[in-house]
Amino acid sequence: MKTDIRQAERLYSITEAAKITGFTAETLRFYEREGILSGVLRQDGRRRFSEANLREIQILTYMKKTGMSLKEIKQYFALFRQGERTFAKRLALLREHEKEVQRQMRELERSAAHLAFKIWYYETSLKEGALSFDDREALIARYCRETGRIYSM
Amino acid sequence: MKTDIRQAERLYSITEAAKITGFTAETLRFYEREGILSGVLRQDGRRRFSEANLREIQILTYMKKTGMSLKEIKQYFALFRQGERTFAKRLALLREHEKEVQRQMRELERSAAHLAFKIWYYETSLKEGALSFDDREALIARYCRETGRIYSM
DNA sequence: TATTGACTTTGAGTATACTCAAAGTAGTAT
DNA sequence: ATACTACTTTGAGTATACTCAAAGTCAATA
Repeated sequence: MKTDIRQAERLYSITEAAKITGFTAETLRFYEREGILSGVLRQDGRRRFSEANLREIQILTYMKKTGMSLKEIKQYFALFRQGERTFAKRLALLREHEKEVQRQMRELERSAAHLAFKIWYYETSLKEGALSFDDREALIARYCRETGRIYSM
Repeated sequence: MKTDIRQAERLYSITEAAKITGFTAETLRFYEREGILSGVLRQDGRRRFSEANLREIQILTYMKKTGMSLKEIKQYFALFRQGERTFAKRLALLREHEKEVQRQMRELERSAAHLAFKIWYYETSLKEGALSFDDREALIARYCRETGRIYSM
């Protein structure tokens, strides 16, 4: 039988956890209150965040960045805590969310293209005097020619 | 002197405008109330949206999609209505926002990569039984090898 | 022992972006 | 004339995600 030689895991105060994760202490308390984070230890009534807690918070930031709501994140974490038997469910949830992220990226690209055209329009107008929008097609054609970009609308 | 042969511009009811723009009538009213949209005509107290109004709303949707707040969009539209002398200001605002969109895209790509790794992890675990996270480096190396993707964390 | 500082809880408040309900009006169709 | 439809306004309500203030607790340092 192997001897358990693991070090006692380092624990972090809420202020430390806040510093590490980039959330405020208030926000971390809020997340715990809402049941999104759970299993945070207490010592003298004070929260002690484990490495595992911090990893969970790290995952939360990734989820958030892709536009996942706290409600969905909470669901995911709940599945996580239910152990291996929820693997398939978690996978389904992630796949669903991946689609959503891809949709977001397409939208963002479309908007960025629109923005780039607008900026070119303003730049060129400042150089040459206001360009007419009367022949929008021609304007777009010129934009594509001059910038080598593809754009249609 | 040229005769003005322009057709009287077609006007649209709020319901039509809603259908065309994809917003609800309530939302369009809200935007007008907030001073984001302005210059909407009235006939018998009813809103009549011009083509120009609809174009403005279209622009609003693009702005929104890139995560611009209604407050910022309102500012941009206000500059717009002040005429050509605000060209430079509008350009500055758009450039600023373009940076923000690029930042968003980088974030989204990072999150998507994270998500893709997670999904691969779950898929592979379902096939082979739970993969250990003990040697995270090796796991990531395997992921990159098998998918041909680049990933680091 | 007293003070300091880092925490705690409870409950309320804020910002953003809508969303809805209720009561009223104006023009059209039967 | 009456009903119907498509609007109108006012004011309140909702969801999300925090954010803050006030009063209290606990352990360590001066």
